[in-house]
Amino acid sequence: MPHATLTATDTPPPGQSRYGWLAGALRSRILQGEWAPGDAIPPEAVLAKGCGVALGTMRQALSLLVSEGLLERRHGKGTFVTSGLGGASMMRFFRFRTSGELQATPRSRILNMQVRLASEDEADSFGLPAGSSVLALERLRSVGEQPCLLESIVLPLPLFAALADSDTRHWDDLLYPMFQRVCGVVIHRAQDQLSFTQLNAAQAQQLELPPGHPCARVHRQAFDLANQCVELRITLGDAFSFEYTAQVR
Amino acid sequence: MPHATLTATDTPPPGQSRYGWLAGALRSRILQGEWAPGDAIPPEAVLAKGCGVALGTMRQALSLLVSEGLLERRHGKGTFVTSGLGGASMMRFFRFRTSGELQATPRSRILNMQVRLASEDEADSFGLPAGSSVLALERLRSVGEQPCLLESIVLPLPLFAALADSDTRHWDDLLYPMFQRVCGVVIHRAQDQLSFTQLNAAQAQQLELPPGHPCARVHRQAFDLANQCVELRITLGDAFSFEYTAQVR
DNA sequence: CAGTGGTCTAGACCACCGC
DNA sequence: CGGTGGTCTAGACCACTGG
Repeated sequence: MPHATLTATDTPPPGQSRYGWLAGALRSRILQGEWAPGDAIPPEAVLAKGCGVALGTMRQALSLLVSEGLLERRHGKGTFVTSGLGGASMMRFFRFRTSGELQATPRSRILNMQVRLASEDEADSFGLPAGSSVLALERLRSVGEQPCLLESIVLPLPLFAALADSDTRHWDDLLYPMFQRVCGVVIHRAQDQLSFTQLNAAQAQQLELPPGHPCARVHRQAFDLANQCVELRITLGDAFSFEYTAQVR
Repeated sequence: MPHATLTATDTPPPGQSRYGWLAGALRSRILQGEWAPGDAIPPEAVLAKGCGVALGTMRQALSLLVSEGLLERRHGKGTFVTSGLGGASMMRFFRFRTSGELQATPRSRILNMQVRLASEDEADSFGLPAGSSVLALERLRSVGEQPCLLESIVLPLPLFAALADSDTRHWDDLLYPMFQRVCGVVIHRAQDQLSFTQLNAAQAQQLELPPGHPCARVHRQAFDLANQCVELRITLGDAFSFEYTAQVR
C-alpha cells in the first residue's frame, strides 16, 4: 500500500548515471501532466524512498530539472513545477521614452486574424504535416497613444483553436498568460534572433514612422515545456529605441 | 609537515555555509595568483583533507567557483583555473558575407594610439582616481580587403603600460590573448550593450560606407578574473550585417 | 510545532586519463 | 596501472515556512 507511483525499482540505468535516468523519468511525469504548472511535487524524501534511491541521488536528479528550468525549489515550502514565462519580455529589447516615466506594459490591439495554410518553414518549426493550418495574427502595441511595436504572430492550429473562435477585442495585453489560461499552453523558453531592417510602406503607416525608417526586427521562436515550438513571431520597432544588454560568458 | 597551506582549521563559518566560505577562501587564493590561469589546483581529496572538511563539502565549494567561471573541471585530469575568453567574440554579433565562405577572424589594423586623461566615466569604470591616464586606440577590422568593424578601445594605464611602448604594426588580430601574454591581464567576462545609430563622416570613410549609413553599436565593458573592469570598447558595424541570437530563460 | 529543502559527513565504488 | 573527478549511500543536523 505505500509508494503510490514508483519508477525505478526494476530499471537499472542503461549507459546513463542513475540521477540522469531519474531526471528523465520525472521529466516525463511532469510533461505528461501528473503535476500541473505551479503545483508542488512530492517531497524529496518521499520521491527518494519511492524510487528506492538515496536522498542525495534524488536531489541531484531534481537539481538537473531545476537547471533546465522545469522545476523551482522554495526552501521550507517544496519543489514546484515551473509556471512559464511572464509575458512582456519583448520590452527587454526596447527603451521607449513616452514622457519621462519608466517602462509600462504596452497596450495591445489585434489588427487582423486569419486561418491559413502553413508555409513549409512554419509546418517544419511546429512539427506539423505539410498542408496544415495555422492561425496568423497582426498586432500593434502602443504606449499611451504612441504605437511602438508591430507584431506578426503565427500559431499552430489544432492547439490554438480556442483562440480562433474568440473575440480579439477582449484579448489580454499579455499573450503568454492567456495562452496558458485559454489553451493550456505553457511558454517555457524562447529564442530571439535580432537584426536591423527598414520599414515598408504598410508597416511604416502602422507605426506612424516614415517608409524606409530603420527598424529593429526580433524573430522569436517560443517553446513549451516539452521543448516543442508553439509560436513564431516577428516584432518590428524603431531602431533608435532598440537597446539590449548581453552577457558574454 | 603535511598540508602546506591550510585555510579552515581555525575559522568556523560566520553566517555563511561552510562551502560558501571555502569557496571564498579559494577564490582569494586564485585571484592572488597562487595558481596561474591554465594551471591545475590540488586534487579535491587533498584540498578537503587540508581544510579539514568532507570531500562532498569541498566539491560543493569547487562547483560554486566552476559556475562562476573561475574553475573548470576535466574528468580524470584535474581542476583548472580558467584561462580567459578566447577572442573573436565580437563576430558573434555580425554576419559578414565576404564571398560565400564562412566567418573568419578579421584582420586588424591599429589606426591610432594615444595616451590621454581619463574621462570621469572612464576613471569611474576602471576604479582609477580622477586625473589618471588611459591608453586610447582606434582599430579597424577587415575581412579580406573589406573593412567591416571600427573600434574605439580604452585601457587603464598603469596596467597596460607595456602596450603603450610597443609597435602597433606587430599586434595580433586577437587582443585578449595578447593582453594576457604581454600584460598578464586575463579577460574573464564581458557585458555588451547593443544599440543602433548612424555613421558620422569620419566613421563612414573608414568603413567605406556613406555618411549617415545605419550601423549597429556595441558598447563593451570587459572584466578580469577579479571582476574589475579593464577595457571599454565601442564597436561599429553595418546595421544590415548585424545578427544576434538571444536565449530567453 | 511538524514538514520542507539545505548542509555536511565518511565512507565506497565507478569512469576517465595518461604513462 | 595510479591518480583524477563523478556517482552513490545512509545517515545526521540546520534553516526556513506555515499553521
